[in-house]
Amino acid sequence: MSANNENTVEICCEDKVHPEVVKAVADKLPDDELLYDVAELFKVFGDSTRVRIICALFESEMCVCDIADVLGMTQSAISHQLRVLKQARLVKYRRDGKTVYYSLADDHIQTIFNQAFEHIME
Amino acid sequence: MSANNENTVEICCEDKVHPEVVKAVADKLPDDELLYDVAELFKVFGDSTRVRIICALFESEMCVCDIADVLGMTQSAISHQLRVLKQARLVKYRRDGKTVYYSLADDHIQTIFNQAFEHIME
DNA sequence: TTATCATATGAATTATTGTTCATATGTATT
DNA sequence: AATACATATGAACAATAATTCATATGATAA
Repeated sequence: MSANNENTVEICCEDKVHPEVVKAVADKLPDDELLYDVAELFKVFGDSTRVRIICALFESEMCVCDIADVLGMTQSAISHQLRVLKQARLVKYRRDGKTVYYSLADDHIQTIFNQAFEHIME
Repeated sequence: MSANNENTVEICCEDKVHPEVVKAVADKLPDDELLYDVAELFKVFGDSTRVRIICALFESEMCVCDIADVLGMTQSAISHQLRVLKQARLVKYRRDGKTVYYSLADDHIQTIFNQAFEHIME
């Protein structure tokens, strides 16, 4: 329907508005793969159930059942979310008889969360 | 269909497995509202387009058009995402004629991202 | 081995969200 | 006023993901 779409690219201006800036930034931008991984990590943090699980684990290692109890959610829901955290290597676990105890995998998590808290409360 | 669901609660065990742990953690856990806000913040970081926008802005303030050019995406897509970042108070902007320049709102963002990079690359 | 408990998981459902397309708004230029 | 350009936005569509339900697995105790 549009009158002319010969060499009309979807992207804004052909004559870039600030070609120097565009070039400089494009050069310095980290690899897409790394940026994708960063987004994936934050995506895991971007759910309130998982945030609450992580914050609970700041206090103590816990079994699935106890986490479900603290959060007032079903065992199934917690187990599904723990799988997500496990796949992201954010939690580790140990088995003791029937019970499985989860804990946080490393300390960056606490640092990242502390910064997030500061950002929100400032 | 289930034989007995009289006082069978959805949540795992009535006799909590570790009542002391449950109580201690429940007491220390921050307010749900705060944890919800944290999740919301991370949700904003949890998209690779927004991550790329933010990382581009680490280098320099940029107009919408240039960001679209650097990321190889449409002006509309970028504009929608900038709105999300704006609503989360993660970016600020200034208008100069027809052009709107965006930049990062504060330094916590860089700190949080640096920690995320470290976590991924360790 | 059978029964029971803690946890894990597949399928289905519902809700959320990123991008596109079309178009509106706002600013400058003629 | 009319045109052109940069940006913003509403609606629609497609994809992703969180929870529930039912059931499977794995471990212990009787």
